[in-house]
Amino acid sequence: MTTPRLEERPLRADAQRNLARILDAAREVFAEEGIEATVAEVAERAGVGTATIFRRFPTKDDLLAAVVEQRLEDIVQKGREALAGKNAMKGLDRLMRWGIESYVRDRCFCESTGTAVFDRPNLQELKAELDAIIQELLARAKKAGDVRRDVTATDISMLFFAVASAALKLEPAHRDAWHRYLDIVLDGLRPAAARR
Amino acid sequence: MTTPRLEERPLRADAQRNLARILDAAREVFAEEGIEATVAEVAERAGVGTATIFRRFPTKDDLLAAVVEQRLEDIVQKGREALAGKNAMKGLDRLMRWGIESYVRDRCFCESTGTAVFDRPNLQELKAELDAIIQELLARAKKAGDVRRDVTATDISMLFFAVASAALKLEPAHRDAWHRYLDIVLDGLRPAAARR
Amino acid sequence: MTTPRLEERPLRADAQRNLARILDAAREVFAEEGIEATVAEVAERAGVGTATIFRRFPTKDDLLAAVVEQRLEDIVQKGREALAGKNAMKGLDRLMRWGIESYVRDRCFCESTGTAVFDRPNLQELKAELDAIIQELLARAKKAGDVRRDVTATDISMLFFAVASAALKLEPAHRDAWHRYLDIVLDGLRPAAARR
Amino acid sequence: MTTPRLEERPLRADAQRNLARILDAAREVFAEEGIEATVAEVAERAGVGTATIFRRFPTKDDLLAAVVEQRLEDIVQKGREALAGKNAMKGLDRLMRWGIESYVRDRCFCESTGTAVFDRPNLQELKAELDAIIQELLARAKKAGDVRRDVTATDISMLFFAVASAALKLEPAHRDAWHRYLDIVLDGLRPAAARR
DNA sequence: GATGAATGAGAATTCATTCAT
DNA sequence: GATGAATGAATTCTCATTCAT
Repeated sequence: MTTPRLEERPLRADAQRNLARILDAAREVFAEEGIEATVAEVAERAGVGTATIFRRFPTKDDLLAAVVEQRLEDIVQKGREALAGKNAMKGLDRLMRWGIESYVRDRCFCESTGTAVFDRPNLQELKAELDAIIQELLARAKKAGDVRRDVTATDISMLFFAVASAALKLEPAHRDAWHRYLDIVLDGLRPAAARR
Repeated sequence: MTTPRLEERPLRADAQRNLARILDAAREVFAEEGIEATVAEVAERAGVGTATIFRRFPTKDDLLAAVVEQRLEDIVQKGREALAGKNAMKGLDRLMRWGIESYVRDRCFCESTGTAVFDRPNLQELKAELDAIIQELLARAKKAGDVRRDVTATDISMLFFAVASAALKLEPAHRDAWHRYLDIVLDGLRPAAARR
Repeated sequence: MTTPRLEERPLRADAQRNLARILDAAREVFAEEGIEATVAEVAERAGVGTATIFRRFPTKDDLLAAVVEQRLEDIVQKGREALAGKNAMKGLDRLMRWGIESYVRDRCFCESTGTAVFDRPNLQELKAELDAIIQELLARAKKAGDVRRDVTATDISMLFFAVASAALKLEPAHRDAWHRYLDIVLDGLRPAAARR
Repeated sequence: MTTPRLEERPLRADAQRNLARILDAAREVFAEEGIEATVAEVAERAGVGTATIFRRFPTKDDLLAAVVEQRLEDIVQKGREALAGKNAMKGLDRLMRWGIESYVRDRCFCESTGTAVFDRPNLQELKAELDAIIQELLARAKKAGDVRRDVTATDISMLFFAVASAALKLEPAHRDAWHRYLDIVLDGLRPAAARR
């Protein structure tokens, strides 16, 4: 006897496929054009009518939120993996790099920060979990003497955001130059004694 | 009957005044509402008709470009002043702080980066001049031993942009927290020997 | 192989049950929300898919007509009962009050009057039967000296409609004030000699 | 030195003409099709683009309100004239007939009652003035012994609405039959002694 | 020259109805 | 037979830009 995993009955196979196509298309379109992209563009890329999208996502913001949520979930997942590792500083480093990477590949992720979309409970929850993860990593890194005592989790978020924003502006030709900037920033967080 | 050189014919006094009012209004409106602000809003604040704006600025982007250009000019001007000073590192520091300040106070300045507006020759020229100024300041700072040898002018621009972006997200609760981030970044640019 | 007469083939038991549930749901939903209610709402309340509704009722108007028809049938039934009574005037009185009551409780009944829905043969037939009943009651009431000679069945319908419309506006603060208005109207139909 | 009559400067001649055309078209279209009529229909009838309508009337409801307001103003005007006359009962009679007349000619007037449109201050004010007028006429009519003491202004409104609604349903062929119904109703309001 | 009126080209969203499973 | 997914055709509203005065 198998119990279905979802509260609601699973979607029909074709609907499931369409939903996936819509989400894929949305991810691509929003990534490329930012949150100003139209639902019609997403629909065209997905090969469905706009009404089909509105059936699953009552408003454009709902669609956008779904895309952003997935991005955030991915990062949180990476965060959990970082927590499982031994070296907190290394974990923080990797988490930030991975996050910036996905930030750079997705315009809407950046543009949606600070909009109403981000106020949704789902996203706030994920954000809270990510904050908690950073807090924990930071505490461990401090204990290991890898990070200055006065650095806060908010600082990390902000510096993450800072480097990510700069990375976004870099010409595609120099897309990876941001690693050096993150180096500088992370280096600046170490206790003076631990500077390389 | 000779055709006057259109570009250079001096504007009538009232037209001159209108142009100034339009630019002032545009600066304010775009600063407050970002590039999504409508031309009608600008016209209302300027106390002129929309058509008057379109007479001077054939498209909305032209108007936006004029505003951004002025912001950039201000920064370039600050850069020239920095060049005139003795301490290059100090000049660089001030220039960046001043720039971030104006960035934070003007939504459209940030939002227009990376859009077609920024590709205009005028802006590219100013950008080039700013780059040259930074280059020079950087060279002097290196000579003075205040900056690592491997730091480039692009690095400065990017780090400027990085901290500015973060600063934008901080508003308005922790207005000035970005100064700490810039401290970290600038500190990271010093040669190891010169670290505080 | 003979083709069964489509109209009369008895429905399968489950189909029969579904049909009843659809009609019940439609009655409730249209009563509460008026003719603007969506088919999807009816489907949800009935616990069936929208396609199931469209199988039985090719268009939304068909569904609406079925609901209105039933309301009208109920009134006609009341009319038949009135015919069976001895006092025609009293029967007319009761019939009108009963009709207004159901009018007030069902937004769609009112809203559909005067639309294409009401032109359907089924409804026209019922309307004709109701007219005939009123005609008969009226004739008897006149004979009994309870109604003026010049009053027509159409007058009754119209006055019914008049009071019902006003009653609809009264809701819900002064629910039952319409009884007074009907009193006035009915009193106005009596011969001068018979006035209270 | 002439003072302009309006707060805002008067519209340009062509705009004035267009505004009039829009209002005329709206009056016609809403009268014929009710409040469900689309702005596009009004625009087409007026010979302008829909955007032109939305420039003057930010929402469809604003347009509708303008139409209804004018209808109501006309009635209030008639009410003022009735107040100026000597015979209050006659004035009330005329006012009601005149109101029903315009009601019958305009579907939207009826349909908008009880919607959000009617909650607008402008309309509420007019409604209040009309109520006051009716109150005054009623008081005078009572004093003259033409109306029963227990009749209220609300009763008048409701009975007005009742007959008007019925009138609306009458076939165009019998469009004037409602006068008889109003006769019945008004007769019902007289003291028994004064019945004709 | 200046003005504000007019508009075409969208944008999000809705819903009766058809179709694939 | 039943279902819910898909959609085309509307509908309200917006805004940069052009035009008549």
